[in-house]
Amino acid sequence: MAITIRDVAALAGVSPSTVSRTCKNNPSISEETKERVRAAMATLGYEPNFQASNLASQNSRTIGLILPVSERFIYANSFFLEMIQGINSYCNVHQYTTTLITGQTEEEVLQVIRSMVRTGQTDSFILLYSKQKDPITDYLYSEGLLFAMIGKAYQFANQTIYVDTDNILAGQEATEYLYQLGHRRIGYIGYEKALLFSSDRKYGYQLAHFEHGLPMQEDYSLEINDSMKKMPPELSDLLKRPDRPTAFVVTDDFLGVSLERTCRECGLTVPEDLSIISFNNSLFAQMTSPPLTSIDINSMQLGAEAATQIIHHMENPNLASTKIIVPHKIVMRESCRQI
Amino acid sequence: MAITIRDVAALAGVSPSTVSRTCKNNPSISEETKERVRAAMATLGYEPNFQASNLASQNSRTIGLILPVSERFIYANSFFLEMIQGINSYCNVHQYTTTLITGQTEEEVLQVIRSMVRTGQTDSFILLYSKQKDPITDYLYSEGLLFAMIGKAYQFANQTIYVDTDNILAGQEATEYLYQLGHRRIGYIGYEKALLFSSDRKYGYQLAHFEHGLPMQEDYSLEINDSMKKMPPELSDLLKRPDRPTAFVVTDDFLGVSLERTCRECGLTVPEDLSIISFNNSLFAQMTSPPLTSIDINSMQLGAEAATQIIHHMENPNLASTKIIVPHKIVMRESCRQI
DNA sequence: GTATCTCATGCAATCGTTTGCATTAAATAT
DNA sequence: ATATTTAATGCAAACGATTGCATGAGATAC
Repeated sequence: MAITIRDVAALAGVSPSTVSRTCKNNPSISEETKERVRAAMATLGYEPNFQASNLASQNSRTIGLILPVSERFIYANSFFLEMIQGINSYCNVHQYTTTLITGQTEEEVLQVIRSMVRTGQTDSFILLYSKQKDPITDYLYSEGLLFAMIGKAYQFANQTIYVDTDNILAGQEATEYLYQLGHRRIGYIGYEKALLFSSDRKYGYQLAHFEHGLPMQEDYSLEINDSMKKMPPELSDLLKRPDRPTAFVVTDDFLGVSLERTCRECGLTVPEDLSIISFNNSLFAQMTSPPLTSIDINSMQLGAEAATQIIHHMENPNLASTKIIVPHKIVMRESCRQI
Repeated sequence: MAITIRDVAALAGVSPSTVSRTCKNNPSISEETKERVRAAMATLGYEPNFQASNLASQNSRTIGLILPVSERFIYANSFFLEMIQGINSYCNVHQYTTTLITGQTEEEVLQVIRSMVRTGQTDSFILLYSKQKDPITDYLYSEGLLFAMIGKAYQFANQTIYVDTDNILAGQEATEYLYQLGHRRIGYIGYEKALLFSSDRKYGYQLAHFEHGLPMQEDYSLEINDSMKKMPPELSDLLKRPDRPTAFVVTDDFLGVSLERTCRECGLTVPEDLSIISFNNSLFAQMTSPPLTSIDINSMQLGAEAATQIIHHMENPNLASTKIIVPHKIVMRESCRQI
């Protein structure tokens, strides 16, 4: 059996309550006794029992990390693991733990969340994605659970804690970058509108056009959905037109790589015939050829901020819901050229 | 406050102990009362408090998942998330939870593990990698902690629960596949020997050569280490030689993509000038061009088996340590050709 | 009809903390 | 010197389960 608070109390010659208060650094314990207790803790190597402590204080120092239910390929974006790294690095220091919530279906995920709440296993969550009309998000809202979202809140923004990239700005900057290189026919490839990071980036792309008085060609912009394994035929058609775009803004590296491949199949070379700028700056961007210019969204920091926020809110209830924007930056590689 | 065992007991007209025993399906409770209790649980929506239950029964139904400390790129392999999916799918059903252990340094990870054990937060682990001379593995062994390893045990194999791919066989089959296509000069690219999956695959590669009486050229095989950002210059040199390999076995898709890129830089095309077969069948393999023939190692199942094993061992102490081999299969794409 | 044995259930202690309240001693006020 | 406040600590009751042991009611044996 591990050593308990009573062992420490006995060694220090105080009562268990004094030990407990010392751990919490309660001001009503004198500095001398605290020192004595700390010494005892140190010699015994005491750490309070997690379960007992949580039971007595009616909380769980555990944050549930909710991953999206989705096709394989969403997962391939390494930023989930990076965000988790960021979250954990903060939690490790502050004595919180994280528990991963995944499932093959939304129903399974909901099931797990419900059970975790009922059993008191977790009392707050970080949603690692944001998506419109998501039953899981709806559930969190409707139950009034405490959670932070990585991504943009699409409803109740004022009552939601969220950490996000300024995707509109990022989309605008990406487009602006191409514009500065002389491109005037610029296309966009993204995901379904429900994925806010993607629609925001597209909105930024449109803003940039508007700002420069550039006409927007509706058919320059494509939407890929979750179930498509590859680029749709419209893209090849578009690339074969004489008035094809000379550059593309693409909502993630994954699509960037896909686009490069499509180009190759259509006999176009990057960046000579087509420039590409994408987002996330994942390994994909570095590895492919030519390596992609990509906007780094700082996944680790996104995670760390989310952890900071949620812990802050757990420890200070009825704090106003904050919104945090993590800066991004463009990482230039070889997929864009001056025209 | 959530509903407790007493509420259920009151409604069913029994004592709390009876409710508890009903949950555990204890045979000494009659079927009729069990039914009555179950009905009460259902109407109240009762689920036992996780912390209280664990405290009383002196366990934690929590498995710590230990991720490798490593350079970004190891993470990019989506199989970590896939393994986690597999682990969770089993845990979800069996009322276990998983907690993620990550850190920027080995010291941080050790710290977290130590603390989790001391505080009784976790009593078993799944190590999501295997590596020689790993301080974390050593710690788990030395403390006699219960853990399962995904990958091959490099010591105490008989006392270790592990789940692995038969990497030797996989390496052999990959090489054999190229041999059958007519290749006779086959190279190998892998990681440092400490990473057993890589050295096993290489061993399989050597076995295949031996079997066919093919000479092994020492300089056909390259070792990439964790910190290299790209392929070493030796590779380009090798590719320019007249007696260069006509095919490569490459230890993961990541390196496969790198190799494709190097080829392009050297003016070689895949598969016309060089065939490539790699491992893991990650998204990389599908996305790159040409898409890579790759050996799928079934990451989800690896995870699920590991979870099964560790839970089985927790519930049946002093069971012998099992070793599980999960089958792999080759997925043919466009990176290999008949010679 | 009493003794013995099952079977099903309840009692109460326990797991290791936390925390409101009581207690004591010392310090200050009168 | 007594009354009152303050500071530091301990007592004991939670928190919500689990589980060894006792108990009581039937069933079986003699």
